[in-house]
Amino acid sequence: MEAVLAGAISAALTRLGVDADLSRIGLERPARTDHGDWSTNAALVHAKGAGMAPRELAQQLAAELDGAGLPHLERTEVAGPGFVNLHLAPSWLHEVLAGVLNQGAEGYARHDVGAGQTVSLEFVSANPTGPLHAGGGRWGAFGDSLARLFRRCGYDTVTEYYVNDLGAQVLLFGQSLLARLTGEPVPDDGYHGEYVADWASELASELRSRAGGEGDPSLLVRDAALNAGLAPIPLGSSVEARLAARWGIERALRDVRETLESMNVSFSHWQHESELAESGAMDAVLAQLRTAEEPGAQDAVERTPDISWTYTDDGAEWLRTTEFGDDKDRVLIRSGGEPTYFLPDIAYHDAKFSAERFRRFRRQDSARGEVDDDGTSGEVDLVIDVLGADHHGYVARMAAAMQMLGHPAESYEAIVGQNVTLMRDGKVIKLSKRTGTMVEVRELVDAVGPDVARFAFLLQSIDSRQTIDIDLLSAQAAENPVFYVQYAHARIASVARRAEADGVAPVPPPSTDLSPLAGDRELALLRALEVLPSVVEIALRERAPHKVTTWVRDLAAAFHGFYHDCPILHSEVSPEVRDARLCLTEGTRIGLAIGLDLLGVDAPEAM
RNA sequence: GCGCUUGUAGCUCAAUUGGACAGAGCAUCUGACUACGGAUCAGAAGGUUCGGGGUUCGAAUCCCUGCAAGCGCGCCA
Repeated sequence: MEAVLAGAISAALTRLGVDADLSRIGLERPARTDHGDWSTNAALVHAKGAGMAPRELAQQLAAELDGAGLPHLERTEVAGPGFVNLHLAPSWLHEVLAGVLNQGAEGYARHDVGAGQTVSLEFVSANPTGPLHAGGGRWGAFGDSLARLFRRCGYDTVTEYYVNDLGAQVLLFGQSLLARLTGEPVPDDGYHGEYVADWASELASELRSRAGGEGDPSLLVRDAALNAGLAPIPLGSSVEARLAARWGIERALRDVRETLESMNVSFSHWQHESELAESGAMDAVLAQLRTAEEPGAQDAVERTPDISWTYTDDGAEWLRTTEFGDDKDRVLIRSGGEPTYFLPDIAYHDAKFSAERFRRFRRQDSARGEVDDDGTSGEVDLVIDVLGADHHGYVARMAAAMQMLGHPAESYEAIVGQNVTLMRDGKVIKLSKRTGTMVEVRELVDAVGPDVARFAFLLQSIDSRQTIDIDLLSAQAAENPVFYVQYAHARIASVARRAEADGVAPVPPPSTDLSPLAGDRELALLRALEVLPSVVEIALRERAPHKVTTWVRDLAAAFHGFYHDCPILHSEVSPEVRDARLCLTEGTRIGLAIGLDLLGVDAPEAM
């Protein structure tokens, strides 16, 4: 419909002798229904160029449209400063509903804008040194829903979690675990949380049972370490600490994975930094960066052939990230010869562009039946990082490095979200490694359930800071908006069961005539249903899954209003009206199912 | 100090990216069907969109400026 109207407007302008500037013409659904079903500002935009008063041009445009014989168009009107409002007959909404029913939850609001394009999405990637905290929950919900939006819009999509298992933090974590195990003091800058002690005793009992019973944990850990062959973990510390670290990483990852899965968040691939290091990817990338003549050198940047993207200063090797707009150049290799965090991360991001690697993960997803594998070629088109605000200073340098390696500027994108705080009973719990006081996502999920938790994370824009009070959320659990939406779905399921029992299950059009759907509540519900495709498109374009949350609440509200005022199966309702309403009900169920699926929230048959 | 993000009803947040009278939920007050599920519906009240300038047919949205908050500004990750 939108395309038909846009074409008609542009044609009408041409007939009026106006140079139509399509990019500036807005065609939108007005907020107020008395402003029509669609509205355009075309006359306002073009009045100056046409040398006419806006309202005068609007009058002529309206007359042209009236005479154009557009389907469903009932009347036009000029309003306000020069808007042209288009009032359509309900039949256009009936057509929309017929489409919804025919396409079903699989097909409705599905786009092909991304067909043939590949997207890699990385999110959460919290250090594997403890349970998942607030940010992890938010980025998990956000990233996973964004991936679902990409898939619904036709993009080939892979999701990744980066496991940073080599750095100094991991070593400290191992040392902290070891200290708890042996009863020595935890290092000052180590991990002091309760969970470290808990996990240490888990490790101890694991070692004991492996040793066949009793034993001094500190001696056992030494034996285990010596037998474990820990060479691949170059941490530069005692073998015991390294063993503890390796065990601890897996323990933490298991915890993180469980928590995320409980929120319906999963990943195509968990990329360990250590595996990347062993593959030699770091060396290859470094060699490439040292040669400025790789195709990565952008035309826009003037360079002489003998200059490298790196240089040495103060004994360290630097990357010229300022060439691509960074504040300062960044160290790749410390003067001591050790790489910084930056270098392996560059190697990782470069690897994410690999089509082979991408396809490998896609095949794994397909094997799990999550997505189809239709094959891809060339580089991955878009690599996205979802980052917390505390990492925003990092994106300029990564964007620079990617361009140096030949990846177009627009193929790397960082989405920066504001931080989240989980609170307990109105008190902010400062996330602190030192004191170990914090609130875990697991605690949130345990307290309110996965749907409430996930919905809460997706309730607002990623740009706004978020505080979630576990106690407040628990106390208000019954009033939570997610139940309002789920209730609508359950109600519909209940109606369907009843209709089935009565032997009046709905038959989709054309067998059923939808024209009885003409009341205010029915039309409002149809209108809400109609906008879903554009909501999906906008939510993806703006990287804003919360728009789906807002929409699904709107749809539920429209349904509850309809349900309240419009009896469906009551005996006094005529069969024609009953059947049409059953169709509307089923269409609404489809819309709710799509929305809730995008949000990763359950759509229950009963509550 | 510089940079990024943000500032909207008492509270938590939306607002089709420049559109028409700024909308929801919670909290407060008042009502509703002997009911296809009341976890619902209707209504009331609540606003100088942080302040001040500017741009234009039109600004919560764009520009300038001031104020306030979060984050960042390491040869840490």
